[in-house]
Amino acid sequence: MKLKEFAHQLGLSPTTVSRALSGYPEVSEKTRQRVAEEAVRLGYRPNINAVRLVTGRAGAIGAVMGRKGEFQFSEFMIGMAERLDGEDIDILVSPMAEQETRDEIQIYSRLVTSGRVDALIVHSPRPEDERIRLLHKLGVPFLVHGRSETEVPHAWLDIDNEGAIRRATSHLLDLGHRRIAMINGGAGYTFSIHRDKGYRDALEERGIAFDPRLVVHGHFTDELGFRFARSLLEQSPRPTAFVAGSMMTALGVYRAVRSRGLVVGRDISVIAHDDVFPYLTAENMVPSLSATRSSMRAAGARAADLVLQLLGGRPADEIHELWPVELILRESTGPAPAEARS
Amino acid sequence: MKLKEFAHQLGLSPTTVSRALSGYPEVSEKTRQRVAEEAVRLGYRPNINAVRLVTGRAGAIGAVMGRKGEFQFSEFMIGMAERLDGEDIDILVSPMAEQETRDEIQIYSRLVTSGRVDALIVHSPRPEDERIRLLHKLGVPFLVHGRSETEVPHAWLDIDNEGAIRRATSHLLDLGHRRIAMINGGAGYTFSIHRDKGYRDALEERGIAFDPRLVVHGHFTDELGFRFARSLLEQSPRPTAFVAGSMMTALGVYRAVRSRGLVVGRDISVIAHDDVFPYLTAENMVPSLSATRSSMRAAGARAADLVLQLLGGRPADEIHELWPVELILRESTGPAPAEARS
DNA sequence: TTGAAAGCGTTACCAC
DNA sequence: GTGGTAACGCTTTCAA
Repeated sequence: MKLKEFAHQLGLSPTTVSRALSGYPEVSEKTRQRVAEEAVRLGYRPNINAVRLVTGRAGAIGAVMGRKGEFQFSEFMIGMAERLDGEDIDILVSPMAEQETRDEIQIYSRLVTSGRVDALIVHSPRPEDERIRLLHKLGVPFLVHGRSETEVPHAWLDIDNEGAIRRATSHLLDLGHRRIAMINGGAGYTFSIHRDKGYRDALEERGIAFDPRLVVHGHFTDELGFRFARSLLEQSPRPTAFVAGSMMTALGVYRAVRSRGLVVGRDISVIAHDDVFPYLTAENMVPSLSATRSSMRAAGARAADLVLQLLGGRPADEIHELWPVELILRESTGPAPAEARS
Repeated sequence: MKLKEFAHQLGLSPTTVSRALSGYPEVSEKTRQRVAEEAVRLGYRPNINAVRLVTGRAGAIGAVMGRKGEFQFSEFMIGMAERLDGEDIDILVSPMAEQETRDEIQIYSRLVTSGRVDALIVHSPRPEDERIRLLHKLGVPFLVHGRSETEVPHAWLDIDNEGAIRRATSHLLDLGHRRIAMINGGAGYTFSIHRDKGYRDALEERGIAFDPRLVVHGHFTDELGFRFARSLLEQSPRPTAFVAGSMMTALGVYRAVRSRGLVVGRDISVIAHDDVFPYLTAENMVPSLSATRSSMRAAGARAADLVLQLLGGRPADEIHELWPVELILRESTGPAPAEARS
């Protein structure tokens, strides 16, 4: 059913009906009421593409999913959905296929210049990020989830990775650990750099020398967690504690520790970063996992909220939000074994 | 840049440019060539919403994400993206927020009647599924990922859950296990029902009585895997083997087994269903996990392919695809302990 | 092979 | 408070 036909059935003009449905103030309350009821009864809904054409709005926020299919992504999206529910704004997901023909920049460029999205969310930025530069140039509103040093003004939302890892590392140092390994995220991402910094600063505060052999970078998978941890545990003297970049990494670390006949929480302490997943919880691991925690879902909800503000005209360089991260101590952390103390 | 302006710069009419870009046969090869080059050079891209309005196509496939944010969902989406890459079709994700105001049916209804999507994918169907009935009634193409007995004709793609679990259970029976517990998915979903059937059939083949206390249903989380397994292990005689519905469930089961001082693969055998995740692999678990395996990503790619066929006019009731499932034996399965054999 | 013009279904600007 | 009407940017007959 089209507007014209629907309006005709009501004995009103398309104009009035359109206004009634869009909640314009000038239409009388009784008319609005009637139009709303009849729309439901007759099943009329505006054609979204006509609306988009005439208003110039795409009615969608774009999110480009990483090539690796990060498991955090869906949590973030659910968060966005919670906030977007009832806003009549869709989430357009452009996952980059693993063997993509187009490169990342092209995907962003196409999304924007063809008018598919009103705004974009940029994940896992780097200090110098071409995507940010591009989106700024294109003049489309966007929010960076994470931080970047790219010189153009941009809105961002990030968690305090540096502070989180600093505290985690400090805590391990408090417990007497001196050789603390860190399995960080992929090299080059700002969040990895921040975590590296948090780690090094904690060491420095105690005057402990930084040993580059103790820090490794890679994707957040159980496989890498396992392999890195195995190999780190072969060092002599071996590390007595691990800082793991993700829950999946922690799973791998737990396995590696066990496979060496060691016990997590006694021989080896572990702290991981937990994005809070409904299907995998730090609390339930055995032993329960000490973690720096920040809800990815909450970040998604807030990100959607901030994008809405951006769309509402709030200046991008006014939106800079840094979230503190909780440190939750559980059973996986304990005093360093006496023989390892310095 | 708009078509009119772009065409003007080329000294051509909008008509010709449009045809050249859309690959119509009547335009001369040299003109097409030139238009294509200039489009890239000047950065012209058709406004997608105008195209959509005039063609009546939405240029998007909808996928409604489950309320729980299932971790399988992103893998499926990446698969879709792989197939859709270069097709100029977007994936529109409507995650249902946890405390949703609208119900599921309304989400589907809105997606379709407002013209946001050309086709939809329905996940986790039930034998009687109102969504399927609705989409059929609305006349929109859709593909069911999973199976349903809903009487309207519909395209579907599913894996052989029943056969997979039958084989898994049979294998455990071959190993001498007699008390085999199954931690299945949520009750009511067709895939859970099929898995239940595969399990019961395997028992029946050997003339072993079905004990309802050994089968439980719930979401695929490590927490439920752990809690169910803990509680099942308290039975006397206790089960000597587990069939776990997902990798996350298996993680919980492993923990529960260990927490009882038992050893997976020796005291307790475990087989899980593995959707193949890049970040969590059955092979790397300790002990490595025997699994029924089917790639969720491949399913997503094929699903996108089938939807494209649907959009191309292939009749829905011609599209019924049932995928076999591999059974991969690793270290988590072994002979039943002698004292437990009957 | 190319071009002019009529829509596609809505919103929003002006009148009334 | 309500109703005409001109866009929105493109595709697609119909003519040339």
